[in-house]
Amino acid sequence: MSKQAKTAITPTREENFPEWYQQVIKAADMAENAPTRGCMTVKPYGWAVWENMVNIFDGWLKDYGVQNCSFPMLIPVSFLSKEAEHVDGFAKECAVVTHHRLEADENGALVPAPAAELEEKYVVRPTSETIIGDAMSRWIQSYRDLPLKLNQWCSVLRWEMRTRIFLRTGEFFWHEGHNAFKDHEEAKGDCLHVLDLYEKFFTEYLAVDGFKGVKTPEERFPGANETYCIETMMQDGKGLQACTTHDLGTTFSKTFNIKYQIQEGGEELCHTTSWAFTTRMIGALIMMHGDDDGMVMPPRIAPQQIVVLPVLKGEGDADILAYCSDLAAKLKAKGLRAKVDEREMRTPDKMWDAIKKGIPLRVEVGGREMEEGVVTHVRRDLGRESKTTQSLESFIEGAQGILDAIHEDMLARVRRFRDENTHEAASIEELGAFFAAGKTGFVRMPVAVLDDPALEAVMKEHSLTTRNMPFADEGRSVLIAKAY
RNA sequence: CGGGCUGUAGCGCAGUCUGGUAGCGCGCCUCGUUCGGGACGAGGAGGCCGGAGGUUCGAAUCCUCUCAGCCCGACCA
Repeated sequence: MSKQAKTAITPTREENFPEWYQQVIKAADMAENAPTRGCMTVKPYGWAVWENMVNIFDGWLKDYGVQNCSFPMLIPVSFLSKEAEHVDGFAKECAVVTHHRLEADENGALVPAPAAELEEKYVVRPTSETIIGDAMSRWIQSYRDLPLKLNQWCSVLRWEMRTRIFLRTGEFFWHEGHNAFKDHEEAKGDCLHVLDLYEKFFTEYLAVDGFKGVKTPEERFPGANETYCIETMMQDGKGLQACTTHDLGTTFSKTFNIKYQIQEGGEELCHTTSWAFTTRMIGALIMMHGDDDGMVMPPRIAPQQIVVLPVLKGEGDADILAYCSDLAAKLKAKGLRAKVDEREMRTPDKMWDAIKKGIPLRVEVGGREMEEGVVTHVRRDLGRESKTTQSLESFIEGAQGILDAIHEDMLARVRRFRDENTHEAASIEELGAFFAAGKTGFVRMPVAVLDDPALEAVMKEHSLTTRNMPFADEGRSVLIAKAY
């Protein structure tokens, strides 16, 4: 018997969900806390997940006519201060660049040189509506310049009080799209279209689904007329906003003078939008798919989809390794991300490594398989119960199908969990009673509850927030939950 | 930014109350036996105890000041 715990991760999700989350990240070697306050270092395995997300979604944006570009990381403070509502939202979490030179003080410590203080201070971008709005005002002259669709992949900085790797860090990575249109109808259409792209991306690549809907006025992005989002549910029942699109109306057009000439000769304000998803999505993947043995990667964005594990005994190892390499090469030829684990480690340790990293499909090849021309494989999402032996040829033909099946099952599991943990409440009393009883999940209520002055106290008591008003309910209901 | 807690080896901790120059587990390195859901034995490397002052013959330990992190709130993708 093993001295090891029954699960690869301690504590388990049930024992301590936040600690389990941290341990999964460590066990999968995805990221760690950086020496810089509140910031994370994303390690190769974690970054590979992000890269896959970027590569897929970037292509979709280009298909939609979005052009990539790059705006400065430093934004003049004066830009930020132009839009009052926007300032209210971000000013309190901005890092400010005030000097352009360091020098040694009397103790030899490097300090900002007093003589090098900047006349114009800069904030490290918390988001780029202002500096892009400024550019748009110069780039857009006529209706012929519209729509203008811009995007940048970059990182932003928000000085958060409490940080957690991937979920909330000082610096995080995202893409931010900023589009300009001639009227509100087009702008709203843009918001809804991009939201559909996000939904497609989530369901088809991340095996994630949630509630598509619109934010309540209190939860809107600072400066937006309307904020749309997809709210997802973590395994502890808490909500997580997975992406957003903002209908900014003419807020930033007015502030930054983004106007175009119409055919008839007059001038009109542009209607702008902005939208994003972030590295937070990796945290969502962990909390939606992970289990007590660690990460479970959705196959279509998994950095490695298949690990080929040679079971070596000393004799005939070279033949087994050759057999494995041949298998991996054939899988790669099929477009699959497969790799032989040739590291000098004990086989069981390699297995647990693959399990903790969440590699979707593990293939074991030993002397038995080689002699019989077969392979043995195990699905990460189902565990050893799914262990199957089949001929080499049929496996190579069917591998893509197995990965697709894993994806579909993971998505179905996520949807079932979401549905089973979404409850109805008709009154504020019911809402309070639900959370007072220690239950978890989302609570769906009639929207009229938002006008009830008694709601706030109950929400505060249980640390609840309104997540969104789901499109599926056509504005009749609002989802309330604890959230990340 | 309030309230609480913690900084000692890569990680997790003991030692601090009752000062005497640092220890345990895991991990890491070497050798052997092992290897299909976490092996075992024997050796070995690794720490100016968060930082700066102070008290003392002597400080991880006592005092002062700092810095950082964690948890609980308020704010947030």
